[in-house]
Amino acid sequence: MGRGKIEIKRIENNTNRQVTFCKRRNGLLKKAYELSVLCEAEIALIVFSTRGRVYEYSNNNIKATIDRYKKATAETSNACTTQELNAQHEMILAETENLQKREILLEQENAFLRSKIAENERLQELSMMPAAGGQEYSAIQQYLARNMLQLNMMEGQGVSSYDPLPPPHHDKKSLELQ
Amino acid sequence: MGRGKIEIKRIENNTNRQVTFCKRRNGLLKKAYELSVLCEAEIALIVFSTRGRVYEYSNNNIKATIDRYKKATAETSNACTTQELNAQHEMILAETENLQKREILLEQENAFLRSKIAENERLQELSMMPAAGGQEYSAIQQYLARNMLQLNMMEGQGVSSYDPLPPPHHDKKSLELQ
DNA sequence: GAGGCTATCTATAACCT
DNA sequence: TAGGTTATAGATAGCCT
Repeated sequence: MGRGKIEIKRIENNTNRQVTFCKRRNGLLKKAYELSVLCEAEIALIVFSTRGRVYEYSNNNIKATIDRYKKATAETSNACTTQELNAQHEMILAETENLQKREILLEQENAFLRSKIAENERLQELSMMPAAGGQEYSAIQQYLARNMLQLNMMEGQGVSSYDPLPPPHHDKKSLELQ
Repeated sequence: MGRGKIEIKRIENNTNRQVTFCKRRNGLLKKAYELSVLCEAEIALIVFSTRGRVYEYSNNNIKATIDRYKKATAETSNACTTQELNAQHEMILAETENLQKREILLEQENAFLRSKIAENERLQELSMMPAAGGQEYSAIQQYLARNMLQLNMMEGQGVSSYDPLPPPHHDKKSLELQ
């Protein structure tokens, strides 16, 4: 609607873009007004220019309309809203998953260590038995040797080393929203 | 812009109003889209019909745009935005802290278990020494006895039991936002 | 840059199916 | 009631000041 048809894509010429923004913004606000009057619609329209100036239209209290909108969308299942907030929430969920995985690994490691200790305790009891000696004692040594071997194998798999997991992202800043 | 000029005032005829609402609403959304593309403007447009249905347009995240608007108008730093999202985000932060605490406890427990095992390994080496016997052997038994005592004490403090920590809230649902 | 002009393009009111 | 058509009102691109 003008002297020539234009493609709907960013206007590269700075001045033209500025002028068109001014004209079309006014047109949009007018249309919003007309719709609200003709059809008794409740409208909230917010426009930011590239330079960050705000323009708005509302036939009602704009914040009240925004609140009404939030209520209305909150009702329609929360999957949608989750999507809208995704960037930050993806990060949080990733962080949480990271922590959860780490917890599971630690627990596994823990359980393994505990089983080692339990086994050792049994050996200790055996070794403290007065009867321990001769063939019995050699059986204990076999047990202990196997014990150590298993432990070393586990360490080789990185389950029981002193730095078994990648460092978690505990950086609180990474969890600050917006 | 039609077969006749119309006055901008509520359309009384119900059907006409409905039809005009549908047409003009689409027109408005299109104009909003075009403005956002042509001029790189950030736009949030919310329209409620008389019957309460919501229509919206945003070239960006609409809630982010609303938040930006609120910041721009209220100028009340970001405490405001955080407040708005608080209930859920508090929960997430609490969950994260919970996981982090749990992780630290698990790591502590782990370190303790590892020290136990290291000590046991030392004992095993001692016990496998051919010289082991007589007074030497009794020293090992003392070591082992002390070992078990310490372990039992730790267990008494709940650090080394088989359920040392409260169950974490792994429920994914509890992390869904809004 | 802001405002005005006008040829031209778009949106849409009234009508039709 | 929804969707398509068309004459016409309205919006605006390119210019000019």
